[in-house]
Amino acid sequence: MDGKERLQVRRKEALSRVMSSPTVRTRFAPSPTGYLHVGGARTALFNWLYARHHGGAFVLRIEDTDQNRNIADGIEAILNGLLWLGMDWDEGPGVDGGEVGPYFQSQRQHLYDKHLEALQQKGLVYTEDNGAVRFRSPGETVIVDDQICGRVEFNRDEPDMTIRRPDGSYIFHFVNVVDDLEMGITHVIRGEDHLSNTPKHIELFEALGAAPPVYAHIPLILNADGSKMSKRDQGASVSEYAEKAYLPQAVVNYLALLGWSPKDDREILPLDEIIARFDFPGINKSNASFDLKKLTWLNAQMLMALDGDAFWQHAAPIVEQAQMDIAEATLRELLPLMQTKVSLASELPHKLASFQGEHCDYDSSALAKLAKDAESDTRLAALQSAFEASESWTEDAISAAIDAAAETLEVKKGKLMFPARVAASGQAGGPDLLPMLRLLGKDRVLTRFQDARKALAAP
RNA sequence: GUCCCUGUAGUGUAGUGGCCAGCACGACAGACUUUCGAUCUGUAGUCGCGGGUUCGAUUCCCGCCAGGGAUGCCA
Repeated sequence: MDGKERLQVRRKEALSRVMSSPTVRTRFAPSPTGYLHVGGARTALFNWLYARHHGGAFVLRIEDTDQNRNIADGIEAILNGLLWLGMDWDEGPGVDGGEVGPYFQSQRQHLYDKHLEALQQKGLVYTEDNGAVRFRSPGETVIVDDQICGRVEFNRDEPDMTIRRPDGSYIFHFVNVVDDLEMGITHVIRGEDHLSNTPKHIELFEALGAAPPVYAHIPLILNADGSKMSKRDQGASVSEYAEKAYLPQAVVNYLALLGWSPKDDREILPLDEIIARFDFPGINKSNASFDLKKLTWLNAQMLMALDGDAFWQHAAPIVEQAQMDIAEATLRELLPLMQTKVSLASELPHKLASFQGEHCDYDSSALAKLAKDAESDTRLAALQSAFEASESWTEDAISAAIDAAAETLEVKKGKLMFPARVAASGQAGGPDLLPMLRLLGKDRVLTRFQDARKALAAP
């Protein structure tokens, strides 16, 4: 089956899903706090995946009712985060149309007023002396039939919840329910921290004369030490991953695997396959710790899987931004050599530093390794004269020169490779030796050999 | 305090009333007569604890413990 056929089969599958569940509507409803949190991104992703899997709609709604918490440009950071990860929304900010807008809570006051009035007429709310409005809880046991947590019973003996403040602004529970109702949200997929709020929401839906949506509460993401991941924590913001040049597809893949499993042993999955396989039964119930090392490994895998062009397009701008003194022609040869040597493209400027300038800095531990071997200077001297004697500077010529030096010294050429690398680049690691030496050029290599021998001679 | 959710190696997960509990990351060790966080091979490490039910439990039930969440005129 070729790509085109597979695409057609997928389209067919998607279509049949649409037919079986024509009305799936999910939403992501962030507050504009100024950045997209990885937990929020994961919640958004699960909603997006569920909608895409079922051929439904993914709605983006901005919960900006609490003016104190909103910071300037907070919305943009969230939208950028979602877009960077590749999540598009069918309705919401920046999208034309949508039958159930506006998509900012700050613009939906009239709807909240309308539903409050309905509750007042039914006598389901009461106003306190100071003007706050409370919802009269029926006080009956509420059953949440959660798609992930199962059937959960709640006894309702808490105080009646406030739904409107004395200043006329509305409380989260109320606006959230009114919006989900008005927007025709069919599936609410959100963090498990909301499970205990759900009976309140169900009561409100019923009071408003509507059937509640299907609920699916997903496990939370914790820090490596098991504590709840919050704003201050390293790696909590999606923008950090963009800045460090993680591939968005790596982040999405990793996030999808946090709490969801395709149930086979595969871990690196293309997005369309994640969409095809994503569903509630694959989601587990226990909280998960965020493992940066595994994400980085995933990124390295995907970096290696990129074809040459894609890798260049990803990596070249990063090197360019570092304003390195490396000719483009050299870079064109160099970058492909580095594709399997880095986990993140953002490591490249540092890794390529030794390709700049006549001289280079010597990594102290690499140098120390050379210094430990009494033969190092002899070997470097032999290499030096072999290189000097070499008329051309092709990889074959360089290889022949190394062979010659090895023969003179009566050692295996392997003994010469590491000293040559350190002397020429100052580093213990890097691209393959022969192309590295070739790209550095004969003169520069010889200069650095002298530098290295001097450094070794120094106490 | 009360209520709710969860508990498979350090981490993410698979799985079953009964073959050596599978995979991946990480760690460690070797190999690749060149480096390497790449690749290959190998090693160590797990069913939270205690009771039951059962011929037999990681799997079912109860208790405990631990972690997380909710109990706001935050979202």
